[in-house]
Amino acid sequence: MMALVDCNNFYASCERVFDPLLEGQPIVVLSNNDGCVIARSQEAKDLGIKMGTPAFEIRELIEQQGVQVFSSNYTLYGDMSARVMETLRQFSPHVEVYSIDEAFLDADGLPGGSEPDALLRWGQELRATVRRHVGIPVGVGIGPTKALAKVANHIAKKHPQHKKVGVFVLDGHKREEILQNFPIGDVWGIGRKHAERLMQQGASTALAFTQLPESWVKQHMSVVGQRLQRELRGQSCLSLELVAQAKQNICTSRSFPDMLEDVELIREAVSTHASRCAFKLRREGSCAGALTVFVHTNRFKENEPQYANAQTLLLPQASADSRVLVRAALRGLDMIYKKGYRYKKAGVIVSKIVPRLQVQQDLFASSEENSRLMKVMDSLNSRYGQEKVRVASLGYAKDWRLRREKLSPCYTTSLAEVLLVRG
DNA sequence: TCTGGGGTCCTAGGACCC
DNA sequence: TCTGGGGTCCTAGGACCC
Repeated sequence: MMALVDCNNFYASCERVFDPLLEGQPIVVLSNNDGCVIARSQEAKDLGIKMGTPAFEIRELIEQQGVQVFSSNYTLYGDMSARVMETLRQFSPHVEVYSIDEAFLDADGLPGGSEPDALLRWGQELRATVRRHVGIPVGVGIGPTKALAKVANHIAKKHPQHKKVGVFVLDGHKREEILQNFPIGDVWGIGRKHAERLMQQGASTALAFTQLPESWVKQHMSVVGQRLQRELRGQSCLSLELVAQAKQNICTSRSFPDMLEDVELIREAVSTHASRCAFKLRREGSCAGALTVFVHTNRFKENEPQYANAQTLLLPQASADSRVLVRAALRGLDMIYKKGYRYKKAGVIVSKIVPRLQVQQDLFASSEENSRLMKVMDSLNSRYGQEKVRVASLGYAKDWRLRREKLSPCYTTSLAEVLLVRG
């Protein structure tokens, strides 16, 4: 058996942990530059606020209903996530961190046994402990496969009868009955396109999907659909991934709060994105063999001239050195930047990623690599703050940096911002 | 006025090899 | 008119996830 633990309304719940007055209030958390709604408390969902809605479209509703608004604070959410995951490790020796707010746990061989009742108690204990230790409410779904654990989790969070308990165990006997009432569009791995297609085929429930001929599923949904079909039938095809794999691509990109024409500012932004990609590579112990830089104008401004382009450069030798990647990114930018457009977004993607210790040396390249310098830089920055020591071209201009007007403090990661309790 | 930022996997088809 | 058989590698594009 496998358990899926999923934090409820994670970002909104993180904000709530540090301000009890927010209990019972509608909360939304906005994307970078305070653009779109990316998280909502239950109360905000009940007001009909949809995921991805631009903030300006619901300005009135926010005022009328007293919705509490936050800029996203990934430093806070990342740290809270780590605390949740740490707590989960007390409940199972095998934990796969699936996303910032979700984890799969091996629920076999638990001390209490694998009977449905025992699993239910285990789930409740887990849920209460996370709540007590970290302050975050979670839902727990338990089933024979990952896909069925996802179904169970959905029921634990949405079903009126099970919501209060917050834990649902989907054991073999109940499988068909539950899948019969489970809409196909809510199934993990079925997106909008496949949901439409399946409805046309008459498969509007998860159960009906499991009953379609495998050949049809293979033809229209590839082996991915086939695996999902088997998972829902109770045959495990997706195992726990206990060790996070090194990434194959790493991307750092941002929209600008306002549109930008000045190439110097865009160069600062691109330098910063490249340098952050380099940092992410070093943190993983990887190097990148190629780098792509891209820019585009604002696609929502239909009456303005539009331009989008990207340039990929192969590096002579795979690298995670900020200076090397920044230089490559600026060279790429020079190749695609066109004067006269107002740019909205720029980004850098690194690819052809290899482990640091497997980098193919270049016989003819003069090695500019100096990993010791990068190590010193990283340790200084971890002590004194992000980018205190940096490549000069990252600059200091404020114009292109994020707009975050409703940012909460970094309660758990910055001594200066620790919550003050008055006696 | 204002519209996010990351990722993965799979397949088909082209270019190439012997 | 007829035109082999077996591979690999790479990329773009689609679909999905959080």
